[in-house]
Amino acid sequence: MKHNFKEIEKKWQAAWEKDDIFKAVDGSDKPKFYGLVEFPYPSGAGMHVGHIKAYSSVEVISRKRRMQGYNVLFPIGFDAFGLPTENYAIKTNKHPRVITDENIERFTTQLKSVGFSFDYSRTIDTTQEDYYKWTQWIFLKMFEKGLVFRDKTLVNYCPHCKVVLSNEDSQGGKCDICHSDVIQKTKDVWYLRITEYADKLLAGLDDVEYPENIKQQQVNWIGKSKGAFVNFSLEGIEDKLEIYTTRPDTLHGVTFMVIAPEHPYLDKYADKITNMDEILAYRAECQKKSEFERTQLVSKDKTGVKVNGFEAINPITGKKIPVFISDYVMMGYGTGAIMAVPAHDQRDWDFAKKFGIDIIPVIEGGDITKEAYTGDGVMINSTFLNGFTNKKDSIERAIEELEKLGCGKAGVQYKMKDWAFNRQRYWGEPIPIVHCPTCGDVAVPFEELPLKLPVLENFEPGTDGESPLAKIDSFVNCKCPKCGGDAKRETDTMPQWAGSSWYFLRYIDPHNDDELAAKEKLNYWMPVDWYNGGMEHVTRHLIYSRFWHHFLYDIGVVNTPEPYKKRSAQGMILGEDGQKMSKSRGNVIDPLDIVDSYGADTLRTYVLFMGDYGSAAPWSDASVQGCKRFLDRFAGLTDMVSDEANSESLETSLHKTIKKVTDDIEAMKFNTAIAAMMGLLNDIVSEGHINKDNLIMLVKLLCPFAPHLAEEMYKELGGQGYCSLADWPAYDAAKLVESTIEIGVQVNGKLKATISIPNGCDKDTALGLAKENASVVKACEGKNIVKEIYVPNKIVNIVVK
RNA sequence: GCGGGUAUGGCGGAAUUGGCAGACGCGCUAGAUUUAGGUUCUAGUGGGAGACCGUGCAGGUUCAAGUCCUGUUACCCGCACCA
Repeated sequence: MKHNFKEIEKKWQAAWEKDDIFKAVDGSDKPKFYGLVEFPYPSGAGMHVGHIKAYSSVEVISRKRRMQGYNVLFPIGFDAFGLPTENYAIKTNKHPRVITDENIERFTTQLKSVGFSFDYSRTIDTTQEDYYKWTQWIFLKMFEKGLVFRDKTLVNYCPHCKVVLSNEDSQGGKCDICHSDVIQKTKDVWYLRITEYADKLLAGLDDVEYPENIKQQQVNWIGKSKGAFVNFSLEGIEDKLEIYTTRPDTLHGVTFMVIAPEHPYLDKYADKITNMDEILAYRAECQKKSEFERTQLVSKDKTGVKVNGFEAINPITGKKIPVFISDYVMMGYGTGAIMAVPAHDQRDWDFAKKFGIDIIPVIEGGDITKEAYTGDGVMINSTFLNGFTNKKDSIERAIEELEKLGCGKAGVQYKMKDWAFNRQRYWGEPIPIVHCPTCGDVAVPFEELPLKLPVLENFEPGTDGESPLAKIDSFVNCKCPKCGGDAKRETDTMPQWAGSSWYFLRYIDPHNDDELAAKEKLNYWMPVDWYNGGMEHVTRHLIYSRFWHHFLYDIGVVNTPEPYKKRSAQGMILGEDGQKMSKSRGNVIDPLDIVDSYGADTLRTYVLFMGDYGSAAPWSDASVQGCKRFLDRFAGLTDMVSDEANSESLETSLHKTIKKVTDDIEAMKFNTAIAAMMGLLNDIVSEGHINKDNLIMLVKLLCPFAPHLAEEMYKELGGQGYCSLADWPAYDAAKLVESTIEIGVQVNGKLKATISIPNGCDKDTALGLAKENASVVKACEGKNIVKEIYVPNKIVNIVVK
């Protein structure tokens, strides 16, 4: 029997909404569960099947938790500031506010048509004044605590979007939004000192349940390295040249120094340098190369220029060594200067070979005439370090010596950089800072928040990458909150990632005008119990939001340092051709088409059945039909209700399925949970009948996956209230095993037969039964039994010779 | 280069962690129903006539290996001249 999904899906969605059954209750006696999914960017394209898969996991878990008696918070909202909307506004000359509202409305309708059990009364939109007021508030709190600073720096700049990008947004030298080549540009940049939280972000990973690969990616991103800072004297110059190294124990092998082309000493001591023209020419050449070329074309072919005019002095050996500039040393990491040990670092080795510099080994091993030796070994040519074999010991000893000489100390470095936090764009949160000629950068007072985004006619960025807000005199000109004098407002806005760095806190108390959320509500709901999202956010949103939450913890706003107890990630849905879905490939599946032709229940079931949840899997229309067939057949079970007793094997199968579905949902093994229900359905159909109470249990099991059909069947079977709120079925452990079971019989490890044995029988009984089997007898014929193995309820193995 | 991962039928994928490989679904084959197509239902479906052979490849441990160990190949993801 087919079920009329079009009719029942609409009917139950309306009923759920009318009775508000998914509303979370602040502070109830029940245990709480906070399930979170990454809120969507409401693009004009509408929902993607990827959204459905991303939400379906926590949806199933949240629905199960409700049925298990939890007070569940499962909210949704919209991360609506951002460039796509702004670019679309420029193109169509429609205001981003209007576009955003339209898109949010469309998304909401779409979400509801899939039957997600969100608490829509808590829906938030990051572009609403009452929301971004608190985004600005957190920014000002950070400003107050010294975590915000401004600097003129070389930044990643996208000439197409006319906007400054963070390192995270310009990975691979390409703009994350439009994929143009990113160039380096000097800009005034607002930074958030995320590096201050690097250690806390690392340590916090020990207290959360994230998949190992996510943790590892964050660890790599933070990129903590331990080493030492060493000061090298420069001949004839008072300043020391400070370098960072992870191997201070190789100091005896230093034969030259390399500093970044942008190193400030080059300008500071230009008068001492005799080949300044050559140096400036090299620097100009480097700036022409994009970051992409500088890193991607990992040049085996090192370039550089020797600095004529000063030499460095090795603090340990007192030897004079030349200083070079080269673009393989970057200003952005460490001190922008290195000590080069060509014998034990491949980059230094390449450079030394090219420039004919000495290569002095200080660790025994390898063949340094062919390549650098980076392995371990006995220290040589190193005076007080000679004979050390352990890297850790020799490093420790070297640092001790440097400290004694007063020219070095232990230190750490991070790959992670501070977060470039301003964008020269309109559709973002205005940065609430006033530039006063006498007081400097002054915070907008908290009571004046929100600092509203003025309504503009024209959103085009300014010519020199200036924010569109800079053109609005009424916005720019203001009084200094401190001294009352004439001042100008900051006209840059916050990056896309600002609003999403704390949104999960606002769900807890979305309409609060006095606080970002009330303390007792935060204490009740936080932390998020289960957060699902994409792998692409591991080094951005996930790090940023952890950083903000740690900060809010430090200032006493929230009660835990880590926001998310558990994190999971869905695998991508590929097109039917196995390629990534894209408009240009023409392999995009619109989830609404699937809802329309197969129903929301089928779509929900399919995205979870298609394979391992965390792995990428190609879409298959034929398999969607398979899920539809399953639900149709399942619907037909109401015709098989009878008072006849279940057979023992069906009874076992039923209880095993309840256990499996219950356990598999927790382990995010949705595909096998669904497979188990399919298997049970097959068993029932073979049996030909099922009693009503058992069927009700099954309907409940199906409910998190296909809630509309479940509600319909539940009602038809006389269930009280909503199936979505009914008790989760319990299995009877005694019924999980049959009285007789089938096991395999092997002879010399090869399967010869399958026999039935009484459950839990002893070795003699099992072997006796095994030896009665004709195939087993034949396999053992004329041979001596050497050994007999019986693993209870698993296998018999007879070893013969 | 560094870090993480994957490899199982024609396809998507299972396998209680060392115990009957291929659950479940798709596809396919045959039959039934249908005026026909589709739907639906029933049976079959790793390879091989067979003894047997089969989890990327080569070894090893074990009564027993997809699972453990050693080596190796291919692909995917993330980072990358990070000192």
